[in-house]
Amino acid sequence: MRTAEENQELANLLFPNHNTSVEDLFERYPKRNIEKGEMILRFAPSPTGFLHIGSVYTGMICTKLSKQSGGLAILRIEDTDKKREVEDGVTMIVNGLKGFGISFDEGPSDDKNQKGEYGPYIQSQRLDIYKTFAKEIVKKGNAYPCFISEEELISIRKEQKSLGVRTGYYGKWAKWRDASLEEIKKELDKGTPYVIRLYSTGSIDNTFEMIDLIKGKVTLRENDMDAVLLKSDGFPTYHFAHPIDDTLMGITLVTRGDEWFPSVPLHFEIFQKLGLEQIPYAHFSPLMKVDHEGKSKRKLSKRKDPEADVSFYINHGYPKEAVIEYLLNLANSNFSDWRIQNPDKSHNEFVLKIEKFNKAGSLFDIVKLSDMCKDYISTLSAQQVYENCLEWAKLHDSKIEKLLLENKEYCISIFNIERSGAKIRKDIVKFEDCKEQLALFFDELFIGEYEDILEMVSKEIQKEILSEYKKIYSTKDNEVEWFEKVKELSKKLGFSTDRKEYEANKEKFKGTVGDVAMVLRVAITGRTKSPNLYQVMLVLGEEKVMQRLDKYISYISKMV
RNA sequence: GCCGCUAUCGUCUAACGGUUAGGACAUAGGAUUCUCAAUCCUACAAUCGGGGUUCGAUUCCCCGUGGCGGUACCA
Repeated sequence: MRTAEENQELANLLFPNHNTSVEDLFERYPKRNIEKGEMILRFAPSPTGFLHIGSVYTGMICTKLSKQSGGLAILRIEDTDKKREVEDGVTMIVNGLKGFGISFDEGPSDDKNQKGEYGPYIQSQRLDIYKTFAKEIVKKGNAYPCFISEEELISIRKEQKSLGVRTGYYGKWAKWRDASLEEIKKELDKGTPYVIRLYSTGSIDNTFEMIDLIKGKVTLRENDMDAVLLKSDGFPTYHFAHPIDDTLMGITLVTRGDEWFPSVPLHFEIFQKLGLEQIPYAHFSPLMKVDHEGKSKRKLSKRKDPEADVSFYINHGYPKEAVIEYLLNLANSNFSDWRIQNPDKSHNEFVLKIEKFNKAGSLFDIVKLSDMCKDYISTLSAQQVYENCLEWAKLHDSKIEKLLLENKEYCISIFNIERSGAKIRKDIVKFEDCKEQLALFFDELFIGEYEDILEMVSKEIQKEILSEYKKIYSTKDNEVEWFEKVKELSKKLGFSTDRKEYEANKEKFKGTVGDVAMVLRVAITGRTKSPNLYQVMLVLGEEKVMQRLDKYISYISKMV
């Protein structure tokens, strides 16, 4: 056991020439002036060069919750693991989130710039702050240097396993816990690398209660692990940085993933040993997905699932509002009811309730997301579809971009097909899909291959239909008039215009008016599936329609 | 292994201790004066198992089981 004086000496030995005090820090980062109910929340990702959809989820929750309370959202970068560091990681996070409309009041705006009075907001730039607290905690005898090697740690773990006791560095296994000042000095002189560990005084036989805003009241065992606070490179571990940063930044509620929940007892002890006031917690469950191989639930993984990476959504042009709405629905399932009741409001008006979060992990369902995307895009005007599509094409398809820019009005009229009136088309999930639609209308994208319908209508009859149709085709017809003409033509050529009549006497007819329309459709669009044919022709214009009819007639004539 | 959290249709979920356990997505069928999409209708489909407490349990308690997480000088 070291005396108070020895600990004082130890602190000076470990952190010589470090004179900033904890009081200095509190002066530099004064308590924020906030109204009751205002939440100061923080989102704290690591710059791994990969933005997980789960990060968008947590980031969205953090910013939304704080904004609706009138508080602030802070972005903090947790880059204390040098092994995982990636260049431009910060810019990537900021831009990725911005792509979904998520922005912060304080924090880095890219790798170089930051805003806010409580910074720096990048942990690797806060080393001095951690050092101040480390010196203080050593001085108080609540932490100590530990010189144990990796090999020793491994052999301790082995022994613990063979004995059937808990693994870890705690109690009597913590060999440097009560080392004398002399022993410590000896290692220091040798230059042995060391870490600073918590001097835990908890016992797993004792329990305490805490209220998690999502999980409710929970009873936990005290921590008794002498966890690493400062690594041998001087960087803090998450466990040490979290109480310090969140306190100094004036965070009112720590929102974080479920994976941190088992560390709560440790964090409680660190808060206490640091003399800091405990900040409340809200742990929410992670996004999961069904494993393809097994039937088990598992965390959405960045290696196996392309949809885990936000660039998946960006590359395919998923509408960001719909992705946010889907995530919102995962967080608070009453969102969909709200959406039905408030079809015209922005999702920003929806109030997220922390007590409505689900306790268990939910599966990420891309099918449901797609459905929400379709619904969302169906509410946009043709002009808006055009703009979104252009935004997507600018980054991902220069050919389409050029087309859109050079034929703006034409493209808008294409997107306007079946976009008004009672029957609104819902077939676009993501802006990438617009490419498909445009393909029908530009000869340079037109595949020039026709889907085969010979089984439906023979070659000769097709030719007859088309040549007769060319005689009656007029751009002056409205939709009803046009269809009347198609029906007349059908009757004339021996097709039925009444489905029931046809079903009853199939042998009396060559087919139905639907078959006739199908011939026209294939001739004009090349496909058996298309949007409303009348509107397609209207957009295409007389010249192109005639051209395509002729082209198909000659194509089918050449067929053997 | 140990520790913790968790459990309602395939999925996301709703249900003051009293409901024919509701909705949405998906799936299947049907309707719809051109296909596809949409829309409408219908169908299919769930309280993990076992004990308690209670007049009554999806709901509260215990045990088991499954899932998830933690067990790092990663976050």
